[in-house]
Amino acid sequence: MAEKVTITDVARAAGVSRQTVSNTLNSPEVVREETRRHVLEVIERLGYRANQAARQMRTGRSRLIAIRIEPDGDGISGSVLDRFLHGLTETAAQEGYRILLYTAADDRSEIATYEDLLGAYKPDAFVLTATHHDDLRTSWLLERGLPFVAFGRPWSDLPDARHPWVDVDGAAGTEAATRHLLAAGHRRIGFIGWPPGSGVGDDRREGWARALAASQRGTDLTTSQQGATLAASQQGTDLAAFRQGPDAAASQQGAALGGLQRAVEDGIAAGESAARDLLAADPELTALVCASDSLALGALQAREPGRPVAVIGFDDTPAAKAVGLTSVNQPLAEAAAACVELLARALESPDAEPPSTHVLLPPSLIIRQSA
Amino acid sequence: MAEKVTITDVARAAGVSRQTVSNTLNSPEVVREETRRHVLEVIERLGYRANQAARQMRTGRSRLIAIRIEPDGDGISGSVLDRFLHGLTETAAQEGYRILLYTAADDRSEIATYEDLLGAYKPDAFVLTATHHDDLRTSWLLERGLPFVAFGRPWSDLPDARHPWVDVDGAAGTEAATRHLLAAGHRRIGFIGWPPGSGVGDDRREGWARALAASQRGTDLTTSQQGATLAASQQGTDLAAFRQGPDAAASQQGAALGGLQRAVEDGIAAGESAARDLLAADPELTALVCASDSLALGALQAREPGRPVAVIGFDDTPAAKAVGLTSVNQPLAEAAAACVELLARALESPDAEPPSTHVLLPPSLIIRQSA
DNA sequence: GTGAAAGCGCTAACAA
DNA sequence: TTGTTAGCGCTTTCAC
Repeated sequence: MAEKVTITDVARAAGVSRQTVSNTLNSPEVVREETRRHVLEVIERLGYRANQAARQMRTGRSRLIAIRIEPDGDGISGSVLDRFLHGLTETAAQEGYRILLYTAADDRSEIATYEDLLGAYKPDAFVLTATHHDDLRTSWLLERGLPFVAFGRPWSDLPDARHPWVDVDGAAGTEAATRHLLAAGHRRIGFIGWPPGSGVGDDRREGWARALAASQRGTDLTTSQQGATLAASQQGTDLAAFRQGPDAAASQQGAALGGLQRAVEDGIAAGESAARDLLAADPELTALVCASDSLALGALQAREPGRPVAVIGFDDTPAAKAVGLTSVNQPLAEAAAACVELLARALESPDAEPPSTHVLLPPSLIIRQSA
Repeated sequence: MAEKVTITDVARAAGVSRQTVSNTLNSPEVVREETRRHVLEVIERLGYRANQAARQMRTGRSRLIAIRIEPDGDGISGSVLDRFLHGLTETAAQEGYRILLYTAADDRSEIATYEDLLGAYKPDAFVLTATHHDDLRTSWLLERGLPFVAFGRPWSDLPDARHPWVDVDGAAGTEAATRHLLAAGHRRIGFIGWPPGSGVGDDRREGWARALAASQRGTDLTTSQQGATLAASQQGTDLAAFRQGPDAAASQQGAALGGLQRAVEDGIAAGESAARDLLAADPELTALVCASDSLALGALQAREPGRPVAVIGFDDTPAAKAVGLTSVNQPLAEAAAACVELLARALESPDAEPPSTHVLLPPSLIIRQSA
């Protein structure tokens, strides 16, 4: 049986009223310094903790943040969400929030879970992962004015896709990877990615295309790493502006490089055959940038004796570390912290809400033997 | 703003009193069939969900299960907890429980977190992972009579280490791995594990030693897989009995095989040098069983051209899949389900509690190219 | 089988 | 600055 110390016990022990105890906790500035210290001391001594359920009934705030935990396809990149989750739990705790988990098979069942959760546990906010085009979840939450932040940009320009988000600049990552290869002397660098239409995949392809286009324009190659490290965190970036600019031109150039790329579903086997295909089609190809470590792992296996091929993956998963694969690392702990910060700010002051707040974090290239 | 439908709304809409609605939900047998159906229909139509905070205030039950999420050392086996967590979330939801996350650096700070959580959110139970010798957490929880289940056996015979647990039979896993190698014709099979003292590591070493001892006694090798598949789930096994029996003798035999094994800290680099060491020391060694995929990944890299060495890892992590490493797979979803079941049973009837309930699950060998 | 009353622990208003 | 009052939504007695 857990000892239960109520606010009444503290009040009695401290010789004050229950309100004074409550005020000491919730509005310290309204209590006399001396009284405050005394009450705090008694609270400490008695090991008192405000009952969250009672507090919630009164305030309507649960101090709970809900997030989905997914079964991660082939498991290779599963650790990404795992690391993000750990960071989220840690940062949230510092802000006085706890993380509540749930599972869902698709957008529709996830929305049903929202309804469930909102009716019962009433989490103060949600964190969305794996955002995609025409995400039903964001519009549902937006319609109801429920606080949430997405880890991942809204891959759509629709007005109802405007919401707070935190993301990692994937294009900057593949651009840095490509520049690194260019700096190492590689001239024909291929790309293995996913079929067009997935925001994340298109973004990563763009970084590769951009670096190649820049190299053709004769850009200084010694600044190889800058693509990643210079992409400083930005707040309030307008989404529309974000999606055009010089990238569009780079993308066009990239299309001209069609012969150098393949688009396949994610997976080791797919990566292997795509790499084999690419290597056979272009005898001068000496390096490959991949949209994921799974694909890169496959590409590694496609290499043949006598023909060295540099390979770079994405996500810096444990598997990459295990086989010495150079990979683009996402700052997951920072991303999680940014999510919590955005939420905490929105929850503390629901009034002055800037409708869209974004944080774009730069990834970093982890160089290992493979490139 | 989340629409809030209270029990009063349902009562009014259904033309009954609030109690009848509450009874329909909590004691259906006490309500007339017809009334019950009508009320249920109104609940459905209005989308009513009992407010968990209010319910908790009355009943003292939060329907929350807390578990720690760890940062996972080198990340290779991080996916193990990840998969377990997913299963836990899913099964718990089916039983009407939600998973609450927290982090902690060590036993002591984890206990501090228990106090925090118990004071505020009052989770109904805890799930412990990574149990070890002299686990402070189990005794702390046991002393206070708090419901919990450990994923991992209590690696101690102390009376205060008696509590419900769910675990995977690691010894059966390494035994099956070793038998598989024996069946494939290998005669000198080494083992790379962790320093003695870690329950999990010792257990895995024992399975290897046991299989080797059995082969020396001339046991039929055609039943290779049975070690794992026959170790059916058992309930109520006494821990003391569990830790002796034929294993003790096998362990003795294993000790005689000292030259065939190495004990190092977990990690790829450590696995590689241990394997190199072992292979140099025994020119006839043709196969290696490892206590983890990290070690096995290292062993794989230690192989030299011209000397094929079969390697088997443990945990069937994504990295193993990526490089084609044969590995022992833990039935994580089943383990999670067993944890939830044990807890649910204990929570439904706190009266008739069997003080120690155990579930030992058999792992399975996933055969790939490496062996 | 159904309805009325009480109270879980807390905090927002108001009164002193 | 401190104390008093009321009530969040629910379930558990206890009458009816």
